[in-house]
Amino acid sequence: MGDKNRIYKPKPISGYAEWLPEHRMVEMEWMDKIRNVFETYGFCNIETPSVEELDVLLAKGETDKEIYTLTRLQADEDDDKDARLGLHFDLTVPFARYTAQHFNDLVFPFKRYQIQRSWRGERPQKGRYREFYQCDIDVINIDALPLHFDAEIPAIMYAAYQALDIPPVELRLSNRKILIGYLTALGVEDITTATRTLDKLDKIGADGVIKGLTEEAGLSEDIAQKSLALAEIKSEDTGFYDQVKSLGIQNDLLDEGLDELKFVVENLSHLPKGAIKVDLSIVRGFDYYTGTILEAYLKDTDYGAIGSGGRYDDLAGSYINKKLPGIGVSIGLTRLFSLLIEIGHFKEAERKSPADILMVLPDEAQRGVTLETANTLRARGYKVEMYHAASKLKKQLAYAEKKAIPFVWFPPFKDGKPHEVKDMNSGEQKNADPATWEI
RNA sequence: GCGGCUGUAGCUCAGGGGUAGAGCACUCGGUUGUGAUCCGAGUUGUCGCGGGUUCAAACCCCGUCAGCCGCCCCA
Repeated sequence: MGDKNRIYKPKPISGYAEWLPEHRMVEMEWMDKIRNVFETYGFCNIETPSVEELDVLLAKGETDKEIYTLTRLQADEDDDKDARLGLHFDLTVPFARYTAQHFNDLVFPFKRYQIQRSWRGERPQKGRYREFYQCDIDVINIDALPLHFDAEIPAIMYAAYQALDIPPVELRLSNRKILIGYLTALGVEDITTATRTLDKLDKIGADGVIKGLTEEAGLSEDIAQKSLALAEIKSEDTGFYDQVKSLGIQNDLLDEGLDELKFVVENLSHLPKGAIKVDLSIVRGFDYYTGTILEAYLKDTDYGAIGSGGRYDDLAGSYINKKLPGIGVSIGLTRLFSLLIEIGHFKEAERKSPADILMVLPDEAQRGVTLETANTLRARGYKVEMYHAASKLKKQLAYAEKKAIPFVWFPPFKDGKPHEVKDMNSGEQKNADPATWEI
């Protein structure tokens, strides 16, 4: 690298994606649309630092979470300050810390959204990165958070997906109290392993689950079958309620979860048919969830979740001596976006420039008029790119074509002649006045 | 972090121990003010990177990096 005559051939860094301009343009549009939906519901934005103290990140006892730590290259032996910092792995934990820290200055229920990158040191794969954008929306309240939010937040999430031009999305809902209460009633001891196994139902099938429950979670064949029976319950409405009841297991936590989930489903009935599905096998996501949980999927694909979230009753309680229950979801923007690039979803309307108009430079002598024309159009709100040299028109048009700029503007070739504008899609060209022309 | 598969021109890929190919793309031209079609001409690679074996390596071996798949974990 120090050798001037040698080039250092750039190569991708595993798990760190970057897009071409045409894709980045769409990504930014998406962020705007999602932001707009969030604000429509009155949520405000905050941005927190990329780093948090490791004590904050690890407060919920999540062992390592593949957290990246931050150190100086030339850190002194006794300089352990930076070593205590780590890049955040999600936006919910920083949000909880923020809420606790600024407790006295915030209005509750505190509703906020954050669109930032997160980092996880996992093995990259399709749709899975080490650095990725999340669009996170949460609400936290003091002491108690009304259950209505458990319906509002998923509704907002769904609206955000709907604002994007993407294939149909399905929200899968459950409540952690159901599975935990049920397994407790069955006398299951290693609930973590059992729920982890049940969560894989979609992936490994009923046989795989039974095998995992008996071999790894240590359940008897009978208990394993009963556990599976619950996890297999799915419904598009409140039908799950009676199905669970008919299994004949009595447990207070279970009942609480059932009532909550029923309430949530009822309060989401305004969503389009097929938008939500109760799926009692889902449990995953981070450990801090305590009630409602949900995952978003692209329908008819086998891609992983493109968003998820849930209710957490005592996350912020790790940072302040108060009870601050919250609920929130996160849209996995980078994952969703990269999957759609992969399937060629953006092929059509791609532009490689935000410009609406390419301003032709017919002749060096016309540069003044050309510039003036461009500025007139810009003042009227159009995005105008100037062609940089008085090259052959063939070249200038080919440039517009390559960047998919929809209009090409021809200033007068000679004084007194009219302006002309060409629609590159139709090929139609006509006279135009920069002061009045409309797309 | 563990295991597996893959890596040849900008893209999709063929080749397979003796000094690198196709299609598409790209560049230029087909005269005077016009792209996407057509015609003509042309350019393109340290065969991911580093090392080893060999008279000779893109091809064999080792390592490494990257992508993908599975696990783990999760957006």
